[in-house]
Amino acid sequence: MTTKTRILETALRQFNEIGTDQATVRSIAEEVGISHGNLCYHYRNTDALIEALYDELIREIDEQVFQIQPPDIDMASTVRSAGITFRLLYKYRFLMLDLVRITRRIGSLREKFRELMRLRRLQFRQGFQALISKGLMREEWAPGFYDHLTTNMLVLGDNWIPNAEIHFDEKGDVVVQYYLEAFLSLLVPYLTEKGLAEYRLVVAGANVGRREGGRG
Amino acid sequence: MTTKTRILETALRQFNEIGTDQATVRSIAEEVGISHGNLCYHYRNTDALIEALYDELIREIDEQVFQIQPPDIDMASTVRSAGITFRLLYKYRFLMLDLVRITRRIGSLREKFRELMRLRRLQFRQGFQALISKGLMREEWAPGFYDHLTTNMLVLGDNWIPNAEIHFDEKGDVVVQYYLEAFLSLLVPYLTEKGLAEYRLVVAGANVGRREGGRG
DNA sequence: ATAATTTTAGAACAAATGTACTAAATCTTT
DNA sequence: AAAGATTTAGTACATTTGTTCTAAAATTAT
Repeated sequence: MTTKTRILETALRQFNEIGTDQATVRSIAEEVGISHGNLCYHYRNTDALIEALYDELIREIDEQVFQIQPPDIDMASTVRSAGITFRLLYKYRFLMLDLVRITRRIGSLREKFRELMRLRRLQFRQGFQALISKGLMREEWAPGFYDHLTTNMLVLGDNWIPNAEIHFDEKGDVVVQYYLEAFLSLLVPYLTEKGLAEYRLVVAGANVGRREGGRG
Repeated sequence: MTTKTRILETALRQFNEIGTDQATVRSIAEEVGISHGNLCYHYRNTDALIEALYDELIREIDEQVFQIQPPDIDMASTVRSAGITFRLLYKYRFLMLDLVRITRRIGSLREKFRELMRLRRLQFRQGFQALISKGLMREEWAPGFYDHLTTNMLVLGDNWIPNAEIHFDEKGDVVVQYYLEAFLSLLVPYLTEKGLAEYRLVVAGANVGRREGGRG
């Protein structure tokens, strides 16, 4: 395995575990087993490492998620996309744990993130439209309502990780699953009966979302 | 005004504006117009300042929000509490912007935050119960569903600020209002007709939440 | 094989920062 | 007014970290 790759892997681990402030070119170099001078030859500083890892994340998301386009969207693909994204974000969780500081320091990353956010907002919109046109999701109750929903889903999608870091002791898949379920439950009130049926089939451990009781 | 107060005020401003990493005992002392030696006499280091400001936040929340107990809970008090909390969090937003790093570094604060989270979760539960018993909110569709709702509201309640910081250019009340509305909209699907009517009265600019269209 | 290029280790430097210390100044109390 | 306590300014030190530089080693190309 190339030195560059080993550096990136170790940097990712250290960033995730001790944060971008505690991980230094020296600490990473030490773990890789090279001199920090050498590390700086490959990556000028920690910011360069962060940018490289961010690009990796985007590449992986592009590869695995952004392929799915409106015609293919159904409940299963929606749930699957969310799951993949959640797991990828978790893999690169240091980015989410430190987003404010990182985007404050690295202006170019801030712009990239904002661009990504705009893109994802659009995709949510299109996704909702697709689900609606397939009779899986209900028409918008009132103008702007699905914008709120989108905002909430975007905020949650970006920020469940910091929350988990602070308030959870567990790590890994348990955590991802916990927040993923909560996240998906946001959709439930807006699904049609048909959508809900599909949703129940798709979401594992699905005692989530039975709705027979309710209605005023 | 006492030196200690002036220090706290300036620290709050600098933390909010440039972050807890860029603000140093020296930069704060300089703005206050005292020597950094003097500042360290009052507050040993920036961590001490952070803790003091956190205690302030908790004091203000206790004072303004935690007074309201279940018997008094209705739609108006719920919306009001949310608004007050959102504005207080925004006042001390550096805490939310840097929560992970802060709680990683200051163990005692981490415990305090987790305790606060547990308390708030309980309060949400009780609030929901109160709203249900008053016929404003519907019974839980399925067991665990309102837990998801609580999780989502807690995550959003803590993390809209980092989101705003990164993706918004505006500052202040505009931002608070934007996220507050989105946050409150989470409740809407679970309100009874009566609850929805009260909600519409209470929430300003309320074209939010009209529901006549929907249902399957 | 030899030259050129890339990679590596290690030293050195500068800047920033928390922390401690000293002595002067100011305020309280008696 | 005098003694004691508190507050303040300024200095000094140790540590950390990013960054640069040099020269050696390893690799690649010719």
